Amino acid sequence: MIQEIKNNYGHLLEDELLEEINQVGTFKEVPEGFELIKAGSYIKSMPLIISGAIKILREDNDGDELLLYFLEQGDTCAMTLSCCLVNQKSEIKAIAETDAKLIMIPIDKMEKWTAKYKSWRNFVFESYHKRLIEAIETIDSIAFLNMDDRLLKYLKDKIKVNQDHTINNTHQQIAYDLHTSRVVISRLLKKLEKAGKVKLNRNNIEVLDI
Amino acid sequence: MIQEIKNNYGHLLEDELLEEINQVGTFKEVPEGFELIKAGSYIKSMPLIISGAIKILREDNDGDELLLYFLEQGDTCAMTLSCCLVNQKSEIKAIAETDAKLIMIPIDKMEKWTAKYKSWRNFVFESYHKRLIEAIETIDSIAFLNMDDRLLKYLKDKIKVNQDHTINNTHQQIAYDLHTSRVVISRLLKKLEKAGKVKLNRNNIEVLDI
DNA sequence: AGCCGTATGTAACAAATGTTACTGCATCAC
DNA sequence: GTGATGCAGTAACATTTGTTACATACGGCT
Repeated sequence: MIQEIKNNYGHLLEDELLEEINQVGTFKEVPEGFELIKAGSYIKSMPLIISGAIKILREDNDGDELLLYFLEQGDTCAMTLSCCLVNQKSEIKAIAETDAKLIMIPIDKMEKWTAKYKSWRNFVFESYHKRLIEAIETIDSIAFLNMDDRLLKYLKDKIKVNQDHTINNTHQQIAYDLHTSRVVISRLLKKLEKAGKVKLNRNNIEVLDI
Repeated sequence: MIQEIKNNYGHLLEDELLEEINQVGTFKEVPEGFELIKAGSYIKSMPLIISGAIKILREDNDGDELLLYFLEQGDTCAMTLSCCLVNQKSEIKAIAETDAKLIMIPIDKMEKWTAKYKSWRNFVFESYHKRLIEAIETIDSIAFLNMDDRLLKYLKDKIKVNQDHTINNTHQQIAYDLHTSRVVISRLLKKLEKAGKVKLNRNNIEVLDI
């Protein structure tokens, strides 16, 4: 495990801390689609992402969903962090977007490490900052963009985190992420296809030029 | 100043830290409408709010605005925190919602205090947590609610932070905060008036029952 | 009172998004 | 092959929100 930690977090965290992570962390490998966090559940450990991507969703009382953002290699989950610290229920849902490798850190280390390691404090603050920015960018999208631009942005993000220009999703799945209906997504995708930006197949979308 | 600090933060922060705040902080009193942070500007100090309320807005490239949330007594600005730490431009705009009293802390204290004081770390983490939750609640509103419910929520928040059931705003100002048009707000307010929930006057709205 | 600037009311229309319903097509199990 | 199932295409329509245009009302000022 130690080598993977070093590769991903070596430039961020000091050696002594990497060693501690190696000792107390648990390596975890999850398949695409695995539900890492259920909305409303309590969280007992926080993930450091080694590879793959995690998508973070907001879920309302009626079970409606909305994609907030993706986490990638080198990221951690700010919501988990803060839930650990204030011991609250999770407000979000986390699903493995791709097969992913994680290291799970028991939450009781959090307070110790923030006191002891400057690099850990910086890492945690930076994580919060990034998530806050991403949340605000999500607000931007919903508030300021029309659905066609939101869809474009979604496709862009998707090919980035999956590192693949083919998106293996049904229109319905995309509709859930953007909190709209399947018909709307089909309509807009068709428009994009006519504009030569994507090619539509069954269960997948090839992004040609965005 | 020391007394006001103690009254507002005494239960949160340890005495030694309160004393430091007293020494390095600058007391600042701003009138309603004062622009504390311009979008795109760099931030040199962080505010602790003693009294009053601050509204935090997102502003896009075209100058369109959207209310993110209000800060109140005992709060601090998480965006300022994180901008200080990563030395980035502000992504937001802050306006005094009411007359307000603040203590401004030079940013170079941040790193020292997070290392030195456990209570400060907790305060900072809690602030981040609250802001992230509020940002996500804003996302909820925009994504899951129709404009009439968003308006209701807005009026509720407004009477809470102002501690006054009369809202002294024009329809146009409300429209800016919710990123819609004046006509839409007038229309919906009229509907609320017919439902007996508000009473409309020139330049102000009495909230009767929400 | 008469005037002016601003705020509000309202109608009519436009655009974006959501909904329902139905079609055809591919795939899979049998 | 047949039937079942799930996905995508599309039309027709409903609803929500945004836009334009104009009328009216209010408050302060002279």
